[in-house]
Amino acid sequence: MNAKTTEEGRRQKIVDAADELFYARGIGQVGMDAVRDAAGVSLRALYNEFPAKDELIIAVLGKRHRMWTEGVTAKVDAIREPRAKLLAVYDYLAEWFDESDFRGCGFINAFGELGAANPRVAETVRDHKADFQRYVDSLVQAAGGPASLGPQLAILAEGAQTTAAIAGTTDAARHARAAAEALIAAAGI
Amino acid sequence: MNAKTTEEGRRQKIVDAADELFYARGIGQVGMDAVRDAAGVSLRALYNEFPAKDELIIAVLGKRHRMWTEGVTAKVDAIREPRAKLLAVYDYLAEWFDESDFRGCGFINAFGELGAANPRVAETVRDHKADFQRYVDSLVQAAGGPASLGPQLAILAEGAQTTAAIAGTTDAARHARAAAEALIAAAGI
DNA sequence: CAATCTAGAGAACGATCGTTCTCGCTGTCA
DNA sequence: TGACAGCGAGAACGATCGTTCTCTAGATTG
Repeated sequence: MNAKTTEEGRRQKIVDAADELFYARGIGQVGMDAVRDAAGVSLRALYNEFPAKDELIIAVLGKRHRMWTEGVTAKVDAIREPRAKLLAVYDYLAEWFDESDFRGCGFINAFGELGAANPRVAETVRDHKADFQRYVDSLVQAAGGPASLGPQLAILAEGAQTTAAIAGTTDAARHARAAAEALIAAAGI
Repeated sequence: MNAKTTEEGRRQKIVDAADELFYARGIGQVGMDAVRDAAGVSLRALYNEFPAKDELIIAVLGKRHRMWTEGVTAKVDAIREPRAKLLAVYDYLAEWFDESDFRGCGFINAFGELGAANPRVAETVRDHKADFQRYVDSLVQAAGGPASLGPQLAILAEGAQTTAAIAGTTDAARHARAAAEALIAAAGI
């Protein structure tokens, strides 16, 4: 393995460790020392990879965005019928909520904590949510649903995430799915 | 005015100032010095009233809970028809989202920032959301709707709040209201 | 082998912040 | 009047944290 892959591997190890810590404790509660320990690198190497904590935060959100997108699209792509694809989103949520370390949407958490103080975080979160909204809109369109259905389904997904995080139950995905079914049926598709 | 009211007035002045700052910037970004300046009291008086920042945080969340509850119930009570009362919740959200300093649900923000590190905050947020859920459930029951409708309507409200906060638009309340109308109609009430 | 470069370990630095302490003033009561 | 309690202003303290620096040992290269 050459120097390039070593560096790439290290970068990813840092992002993975930071993501786990940020998500579990909140970004402000995690010092760079804790990231260093968890990633098993030196502080020097950490700062070589990410010149400031802000850069690391953005990189972590980027990783979360990719994992979310991959997870949702995989679940949706496994379904054939366009109408049923819409519901697959909530099935993905249900699986996610069931994970023992689930603590809500990392983007919503980051926005609540840093959105007001850190414009880059705010923008990254906005981009992530806008991307998801576009994705849902495209699924609605493919299913022949009205444009008004997209925002409604996305709101259900957002609400399920915060409700599941705070209440600590996995029910929210089931309720959101049932509501989505009703909305889809009401839209006549 | 006697000593009692002076103390009460001061306590409220501190909570009001802290609430505004916490909500606008995030709790961790606001030092006790900033609260002191905004409330116009001495640091000594501040710590006399709240022996630790944690106490102040809980008091601020308590005030937010009361304001939210009063705002929602006022809007709902102004409506006669039980079915329409359910929709009044989203009208309240629409007005709230329109306020220039809207920055999402303070409870969701606090939970994302401190929920993992501060059990009292987590519990207070959970209590607030559970209280709202019970309220919606009671409105659904009064309207003769099925029990399953309550969680769905609450999820729409939660989703509207986070969506409005992050996207920065007031549309979310309208979309949530339209979805609620469809769900209510689908429930046959 | 000698000179040089790199990187790890962690000390150090400077800023911030929660909390407490000191000082001096003001009003009170004997 | 004089002792004293209360309180405001803000300095001070100790901890934390983001970031940088020092020291050292091992690798590299000529």
